[in-house]
Amino acid sequence: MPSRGRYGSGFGGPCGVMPMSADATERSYKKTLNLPKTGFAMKANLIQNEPASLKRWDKSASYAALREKKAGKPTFVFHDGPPYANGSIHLGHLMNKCLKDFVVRSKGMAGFDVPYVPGWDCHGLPIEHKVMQELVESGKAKKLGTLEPEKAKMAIRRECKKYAEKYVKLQAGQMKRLLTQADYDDPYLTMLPAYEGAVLEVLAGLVAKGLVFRALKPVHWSVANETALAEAELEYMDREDISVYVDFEAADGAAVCAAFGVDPEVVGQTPSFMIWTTTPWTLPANLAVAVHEKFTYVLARVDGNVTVVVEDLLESVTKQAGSEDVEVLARTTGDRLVGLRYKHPFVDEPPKPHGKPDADTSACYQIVSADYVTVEDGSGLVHTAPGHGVEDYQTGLRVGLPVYCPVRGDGTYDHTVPEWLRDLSVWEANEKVTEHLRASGHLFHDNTFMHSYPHDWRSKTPVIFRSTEQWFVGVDAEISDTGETLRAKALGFVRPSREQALLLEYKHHREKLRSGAEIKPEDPNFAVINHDLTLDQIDDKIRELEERVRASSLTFVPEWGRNRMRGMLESRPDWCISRQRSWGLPIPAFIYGDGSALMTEASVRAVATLFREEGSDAWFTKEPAEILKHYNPDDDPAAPDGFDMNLLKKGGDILDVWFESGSSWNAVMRERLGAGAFPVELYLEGSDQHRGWFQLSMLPAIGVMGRPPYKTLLTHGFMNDKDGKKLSKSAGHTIENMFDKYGADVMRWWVASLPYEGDVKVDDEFFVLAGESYRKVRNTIRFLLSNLSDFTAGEHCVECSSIDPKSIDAWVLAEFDKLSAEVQDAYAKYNFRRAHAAIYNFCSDTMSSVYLAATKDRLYCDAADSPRRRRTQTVMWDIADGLCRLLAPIMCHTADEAWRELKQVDKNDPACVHFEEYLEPFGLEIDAGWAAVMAARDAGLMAIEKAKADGIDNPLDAGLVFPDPDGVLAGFDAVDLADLCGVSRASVDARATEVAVQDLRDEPRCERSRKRDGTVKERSDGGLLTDRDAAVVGV
RNA sequence: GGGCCUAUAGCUCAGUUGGCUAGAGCGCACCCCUGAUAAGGGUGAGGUCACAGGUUCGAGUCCUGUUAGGCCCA
Repeated sequence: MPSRGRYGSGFGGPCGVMPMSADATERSYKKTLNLPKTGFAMKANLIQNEPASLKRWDKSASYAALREKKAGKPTFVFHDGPPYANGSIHLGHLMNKCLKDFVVRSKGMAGFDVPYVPGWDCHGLPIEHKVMQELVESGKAKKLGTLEPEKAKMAIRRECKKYAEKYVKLQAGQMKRLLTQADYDDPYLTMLPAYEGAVLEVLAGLVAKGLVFRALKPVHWSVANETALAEAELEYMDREDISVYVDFEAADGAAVCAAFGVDPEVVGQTPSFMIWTTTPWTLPANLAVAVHEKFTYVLARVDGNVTVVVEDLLESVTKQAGSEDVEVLARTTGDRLVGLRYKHPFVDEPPKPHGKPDADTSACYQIVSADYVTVEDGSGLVHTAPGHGVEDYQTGLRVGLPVYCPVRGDGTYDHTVPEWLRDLSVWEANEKVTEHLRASGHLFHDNTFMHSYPHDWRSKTPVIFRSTEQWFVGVDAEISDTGETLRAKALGFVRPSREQALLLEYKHHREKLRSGAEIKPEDPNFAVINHDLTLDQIDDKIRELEERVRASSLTFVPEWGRNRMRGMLESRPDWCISRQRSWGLPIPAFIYGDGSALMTEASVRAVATLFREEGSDAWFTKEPAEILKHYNPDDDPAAPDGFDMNLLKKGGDILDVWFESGSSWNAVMRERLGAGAFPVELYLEGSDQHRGWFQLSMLPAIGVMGRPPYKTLLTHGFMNDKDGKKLSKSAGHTIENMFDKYGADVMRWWVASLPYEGDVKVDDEFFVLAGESYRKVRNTIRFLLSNLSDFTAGEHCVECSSIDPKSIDAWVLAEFDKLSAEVQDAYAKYNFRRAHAAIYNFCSDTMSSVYLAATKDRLYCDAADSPRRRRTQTVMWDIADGLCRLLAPIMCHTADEAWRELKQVDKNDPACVHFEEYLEPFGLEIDAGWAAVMAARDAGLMAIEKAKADGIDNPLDAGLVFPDPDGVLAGFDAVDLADLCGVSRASVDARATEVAVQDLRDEPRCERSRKRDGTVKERSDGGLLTDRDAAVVGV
């Protein structure tokens, strides 16, 4: 009778002491096993190995090589939005670039040729500002000040170009290190000559459609240098100014009393509106007074004068002025005041802006509402001069005021002002206006005070707000050849189409039909859908509708992007495309002596041609006649009569950088890939781009081409910290730090797991977790590879069709087919999270805990060449192959590393998983009983767990008897059933109702396979072995 | 202040025109294995679905409001 010591479960001895003999015996059989072996390391070592992959790809699987390999496949055109060439890439770029790469690579795997050109936004203020700072710090700025303006501009531009180039290089390196696939050898840069030319061609197209015009807008203006300044060129310094409180007499005193609900008799005089300003010189240009609709205003008698002030400031105002007698007569809210009229204290008639004798001035001199009115200081009634303030200007646009700016470039008044101010400088005017108001009795109070005021950084002189001519793209202007406006057309593409609604109905209907649910007449879809249609007909209908939806409307991922875009399009003002800067693409406008401008389609195209040849620097280094060398006014029907090249002066504005990036569909996609690349399939950017690149690409494209440049817009959210709060820039999440810690595949794996359609939380810890789940996937693949070390695909493969539909191998192939379909579908819908989860669960569940656990015994213990083992190896080989391909878009390094290991690719062989495509489905019909088998497995595992209470700790000490009333399980291999539960044997019992656990602890255990399968007995070598193991060992 | 969005287990997330006892992974606890070993397997505990109302036979899901957070504007 064998003792428990020899036959018991491994560690049966007291205090875990193991009989040495047993250990030695087992070790002797170990050599006869087919144990796993692989060169695919458990430790990924991504920090070292990813750069090696990059190097190899650069050599043999470069962007160019990929294009060659994919030549002839259908193309999927996806267009990169240009990040700004400034600083290192950060977490936002990380997500954006990874998502884009998932698209590029998954479409490649799906059999598309995916040309993908990365780009950078190179012009613009942030770079110019940074460069200016550096110039100031290095002392070079002073020297610049002594140069002619155009020479100084060129010097600045040269520095800016160097700066942009530096950061393009830096960022490109970081993006490559993220293992993203793109044409990094030939990216698009908005500062390259060909790009600049192509942008101007878009501008020419808009000019041709009558969408570009000039209009007035207030900007910071340096009187000393007679130039517009940008924020970055301002220096704030203390300055003493006059602050005045002025009473504007109401035009209709009775109306004011009515608004306050008081009897005019009680008031006894015409009330005034008290405004406050620190720039009395802008008072000649006053056209309105703004109040806040929600604030409470009082009608007060102050030392005998009746005036209107916001309630919260009455005390401070009267205290400042030293008023002795203050009496509140009535209160009302701001909205009641809106529309009341007043008399300008020293201008009789609303003035007409310079050169606009027909301007509509009917809205002038009344109370308007504005949100920016505060009770911080002043009187709660804001003096509004649309020609001298941005907010005033916007209010003016809203309520229909003209943009009146009576100040000339040299800071003196023109002749539209009252005679006593004409030709006076605005600085002198401050005092003059104050004295005039004092004399006329309109001045309630004045005092001088110090405040921080913007100065021209170069001349150190105070700047003023002055409206100047700016260039606009008219959103509400009619497109000349269709008569529609840009806004209307854009909205047409954004609004959901009727087909879209119908499509949804059909899809729901199809689901109902498929699920066999009853369709009731009260169902909202009942009325819409023809119920005689078969499923096939409905599929056809859905395909047809999808086609129509795609043609008529944009696709938004996620769908809420549509609303967001619509809201922004509905509310956006005309697009001001001019900037008064150096670092950018000049607006190719020429100004005549009378202030009018030349910018026709032909003249713009001519400059575009020149820029293509020489770059936009030519604008600053050449004379107008040279710049227009490709222009022939005789061929230009839009050229003005009596055109004379010699009268032209170059305009000084550059284009808004958004116009440049917004023209990339022309400058990159059409330019490089031809007409077929318009519109492209997809733009993919952060949600801030609904107002930015998405919209500002759409408007020019609609203007020129009649439709948006993309078919689908994919939006992702922003990165927040782990509490959902905005990431602070100082948090140190630089990409460099992260590359030292995690490796790109781990970061990519993490990005793939994100619900990117909303904002995303990020924390160091999440990358650690992603690393752990990465390892799970890696180890699963490693286990597959390690059991294939003695398997040569061509030699040992088993025919797929020979696999028994009841075998566990058939089951797992079918599971893989399901996974593959799921992952491909998820990729196609840009749902990378679903792909991620499906792959992970397949590795962890289907593979690791079910299939691999179950097949371990046959892999290790069967004869190396046994059909059963070779069959399992065949399946494992195929799954490893397929899994690498599914994983390749996300873990592009690891997938390639594993795939090359699987194929035993030579070091110098260019073979690369990224050249490949997804596997075709295996298409095995598996037995319908598998559902019952897996249910039995669950029940079996549960039963084993319960049996632990009886001391059966090791499942191999147990056998299982499954109830099988329908005889379903009986047809399956009992060894498969046992292995699926990790027990020594399994059987079925048609009469049983629940799983029974057999205690096998008293039966002998195989010293080789550790099973107690009932065939174990002492063999010729003295070892206890099962029949199978004895045969393999040959005893 | 306006537009759009988000809120489900300790953590990260699923939850499909409203319908079984709200699911998964990680983590945690207990156990097995020691022939995937800086691995592998089993079982289990964990939720007032942000809050307050409403519609409905029925709400995580639809409506209104509140709170907290994000993006874009003002």
